[in-house]
Amino acid sequence: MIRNDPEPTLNDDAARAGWLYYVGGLTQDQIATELGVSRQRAQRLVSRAMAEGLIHVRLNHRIGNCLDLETRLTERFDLLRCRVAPSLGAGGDPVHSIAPSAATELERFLRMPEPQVIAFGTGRALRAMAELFNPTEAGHHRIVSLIGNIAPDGSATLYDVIRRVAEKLVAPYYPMPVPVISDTAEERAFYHHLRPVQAVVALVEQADVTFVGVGQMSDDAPLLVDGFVSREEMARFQRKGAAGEIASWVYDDNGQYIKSDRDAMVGALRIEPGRVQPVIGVAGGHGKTRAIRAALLGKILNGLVTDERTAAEILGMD
Amino acid sequence: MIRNDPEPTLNDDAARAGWLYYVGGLTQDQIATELGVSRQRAQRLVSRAMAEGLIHVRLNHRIGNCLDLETRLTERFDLLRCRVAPSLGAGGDPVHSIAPSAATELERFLRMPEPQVIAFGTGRALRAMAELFNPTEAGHHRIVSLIGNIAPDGSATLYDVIRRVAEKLVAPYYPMPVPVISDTAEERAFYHHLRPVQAVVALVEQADVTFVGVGQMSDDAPLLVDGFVSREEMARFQRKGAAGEIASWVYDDNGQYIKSDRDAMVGALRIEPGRVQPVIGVAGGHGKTRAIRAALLGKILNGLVTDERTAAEILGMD
DNA sequence: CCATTGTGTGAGCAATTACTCAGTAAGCGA
DNA sequence: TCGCTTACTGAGTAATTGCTCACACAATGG
Repeated sequence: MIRNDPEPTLNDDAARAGWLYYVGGLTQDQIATELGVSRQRAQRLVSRAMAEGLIHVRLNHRIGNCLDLETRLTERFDLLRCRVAPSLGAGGDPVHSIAPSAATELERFLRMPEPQVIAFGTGRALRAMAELFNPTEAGHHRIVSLIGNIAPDGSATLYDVIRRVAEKLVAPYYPMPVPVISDTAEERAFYHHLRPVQAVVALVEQADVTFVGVGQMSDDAPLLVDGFVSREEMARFQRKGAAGEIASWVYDDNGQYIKSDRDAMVGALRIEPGRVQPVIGVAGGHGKTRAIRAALLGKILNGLVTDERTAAEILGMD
Repeated sequence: MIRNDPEPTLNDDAARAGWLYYVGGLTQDQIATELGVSRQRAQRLVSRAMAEGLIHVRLNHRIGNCLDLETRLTERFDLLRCRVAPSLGAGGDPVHSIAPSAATELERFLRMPEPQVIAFGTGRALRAMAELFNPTEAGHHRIVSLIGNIAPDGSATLYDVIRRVAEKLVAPYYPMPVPVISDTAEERAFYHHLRPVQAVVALVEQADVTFVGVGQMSDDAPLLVDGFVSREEMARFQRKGAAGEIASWVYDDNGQYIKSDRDAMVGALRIEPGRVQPVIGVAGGHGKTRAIRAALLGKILNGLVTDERTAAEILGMD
């Protein structure tokens, strides 16, 4: 993606203003002088830089408490990777605090010189991570999706985590060209016998690292909200003790997958427990603690990026 | 390493406060409440987080790299002004990317309410800048040339950077009415004793800012192409280690001017190293990195407008 | 062609932040 | 224990920032 904007303006100025403000420590008045604009405009540029996500803020200090929680989570659940981000204030959305840490975690893998196959599930936190991470030259990796990219209405743009990541990296990416959820078992079987689909499946199975979101199975479940399960199915799952869901595969409080008629229609690939490569859950928030803990117990996940409060709650459930 | 600090460290609090402030967007009052400290303390924690480098701010934008290069060039060569423009695509002429930034830089000085004396050398990038800059009401400044405006064929229109600038500004301008290069030392001396010439020389010496191009001394040197040095002279310069040329004065890799019989014939004024007023080089391109770097090292220039790629090459030469 | 909508701008003001200062407690050597 | 230094604190205040408003200008549509 080579940009040839003849005019060196727009977000460029915003980025420059933001840089001068946050990195250079100039006052907005000074920036205004520097860029030759009014103070108000400088203010707007700075705030735009923030709003557009041009400015990234990262914490370069492991807060003792978070470090402690990481250690305890790692030991308790035998994790390969664990990141606990400080929570924001009481009303703060945990996604905001988790996403930068998740981005840092992703960058760890992107920096590796050996080509990696990186698989992604879906979810709000994952999406935010995709926006935030800092793209390095990483065209040698391959980006692959766990999730079908054909939404019930036929569109393919609903879950564009991998597209966003691949776009920023200029790396090859492999969406899963199947319906998120098929209408019949035959339809799913048909898709999964297609050669290109099988190629993607093979890639996912050899993925060097997998990033997934974790969904709760309460009445505000993402699966329900997005219309991928009906209210009746949801109730049935809940009666069977559903605790959470990863890539739309539902499991109970011990992290054992729950069998269902729906299994034969699900387009997403199921992550089998006990993988040796990292499978990193990116999720947090009060409603998700049960789902996350169950996935950790069942070894569906062997890595976690979450926030302080959620981490504490997970550990507090023992 | 198990940490047993029951008390959060000072820096822990600072990191947390900084996190809440920059990532969470809380106000310092809210942070104070959150952490249970006074507002003033919250403020101190936030500022400490910055001072200690606990918080990292990065720019997620093309020009982030440029700003970074600007900082590094400024520190490395102790510059007063530095502008690094984003390079255009692979095949792009660096002049196209440099000229707009140079124009912006020029405008900075034109905007000053106090009358400025602005001196110009010559060069392609400078010429492009003259076309691009946005003329403001700036008739109070004076525009003066470093370079003789009498070409070998007697015409006076060859180097019209200053005419173009002055015309757009409706400002008084002072060309240097001497030959670019005289045939004999006597001829040059004659011209330079004329009162009007001395007036221009005096103006140049008090110039508040000087914009110059930078010429390489390889076989495609502008000096050679334009016929201001012969092929033999060029070869002699090259044997003496010529790295570049500014206003047709040739210097070596340390930015020390190289003595030559030609000195007594050169009509242009020589910029002496270590001027306190800004002397801004406007140049870029692979062939010019050596020339630019040498001029920076020798303090002939204390300002630079260049493009991303050239900036990186200059820094990469250390 | 004119009205309308919406995007952007500068001014003014309220909220927020940074700084200075004087007071106080803690550490430390005599 | 006293006196000294050092570091930290809160209060007050100056500086900076963010927000709202009214207006200007350009694009859109009748």
